[in-house]
Amino acid sequence: MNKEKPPGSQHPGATPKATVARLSLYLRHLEMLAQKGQETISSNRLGEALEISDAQVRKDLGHFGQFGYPGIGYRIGELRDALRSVIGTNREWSVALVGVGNLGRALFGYGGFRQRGFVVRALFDNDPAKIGTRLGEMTVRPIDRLAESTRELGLQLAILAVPVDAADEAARRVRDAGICGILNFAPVRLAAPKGLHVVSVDLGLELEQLAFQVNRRTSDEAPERTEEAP
Amino acid sequence: MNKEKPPGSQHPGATPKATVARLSLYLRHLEMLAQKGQETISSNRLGEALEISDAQVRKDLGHFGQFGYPGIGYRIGELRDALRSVIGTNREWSVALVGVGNLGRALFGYGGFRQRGFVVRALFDNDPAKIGTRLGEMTVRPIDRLAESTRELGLQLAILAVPVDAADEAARRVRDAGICGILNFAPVRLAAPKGLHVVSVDLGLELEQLAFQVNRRTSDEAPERTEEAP
DNA sequence: TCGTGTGAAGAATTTCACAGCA
DNA sequence: TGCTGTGAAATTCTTCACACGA
Repeated sequence: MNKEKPPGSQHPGATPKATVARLSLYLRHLEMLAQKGQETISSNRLGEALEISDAQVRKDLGHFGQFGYPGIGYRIGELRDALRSVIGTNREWSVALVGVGNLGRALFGYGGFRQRGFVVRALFDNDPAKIGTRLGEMTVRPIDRLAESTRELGLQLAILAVPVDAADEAARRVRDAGICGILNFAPVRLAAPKGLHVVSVDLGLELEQLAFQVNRRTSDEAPERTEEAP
Repeated sequence: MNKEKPPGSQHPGATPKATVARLSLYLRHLEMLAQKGQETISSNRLGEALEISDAQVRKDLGHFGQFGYPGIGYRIGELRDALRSVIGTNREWSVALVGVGNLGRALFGYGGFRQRGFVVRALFDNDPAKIGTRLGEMTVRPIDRLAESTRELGLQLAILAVPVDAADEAARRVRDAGICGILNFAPVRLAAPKGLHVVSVDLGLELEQLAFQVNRRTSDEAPERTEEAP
């Protein structure tokens, strides 16, 4: 009763999930190299910097075209532009920030979004005490205005920084407003309505993953016997 | 020249990386159920809530013992305690927050850490303008005091919220201070010194992943042909 | 009957290894 | 010679399917 897809390989030609997850890593490193003025890089050295094998790098990039020059490697500017275009950061994205509590305000001030082409164009909250307050150049709007503002401003994505209990309701409103992508910071798996793409970031969960790694020297180097003491 | 491990299966008995990544998801949901007072849950329904197959749930949990009761399912409190113990959140962790800029301050105020047993016990920065300022009950310390404070307070993990250019240097100091786990918010792959466990969170990167998903209805439903023009 | 634990089968992903181009 | 693109092999991860316990 838990079945999703008819068992069978995904349609051939589709990009593996694992590849997609690495795409942004490649792009991030290429942007850095481009800024330093470097012109070309081989799959081997690109992989080295990211702890990915050279073959993996070539295969990943191969899904989107042939960017490499035998004997040379990849031209950095060219590959960067190609990846931007594949990922979608060759244009600007208009983002709604929903929830202006502690975390929301920090995300608003975080430079890393704008730098990659994500521009927060409106702030929303449902707390009357926050509605109408200013944050930088912007005024916090009531969440009931979400749909209206989405049309006005052409909002395309939403950053959800609301308390966990409010998350599902907020996600529904976002979807109803016509936005089809959510970056969710609430520590729940959203009951994502159809047609809504969701990427979740649970900060506490990441810290847990770290704690786990530190607890046991799992996975890492050192095939030293890791028998726990009896 | 890029070889890491002698090809060969990992030592048997090791926990698959993929399983580890799901452990915190299980725990998160169990904590929620426990709070609601529910007593037991089957692998099927636990999986349903997290979009994981029932067999996967059973296999994942099976790596750490036999927690299930045939015909019943899992006792929530019991399984929760077991997972806490496996992950390490059955005890408190003392955390250093390095970098009290915009993001750092928000992370300090974020409740999701403490709730899972991670207590920020000291704040550090290298900006003279910030050193000595107060944040809540705490005073920002110069980063040169990191080692000293680590001994005094028994710091075990560090949250790194410094600018990208400062990240590697800061990571080195954290390692030298005797801390062996970093939650890194700078958008670089840290040149992690040996013995240092790193989990990275790149917020811009997550938003990119979302943009990519929205751009193409990749992976999701709709096996519509996505052939690019030749 | 419901639901776990688990070997075996099946998919997905990664690595190998090598032809071929500059 | 240096390095890409890519089938084939190896490995890792997921699902199937069923014996068995409550």
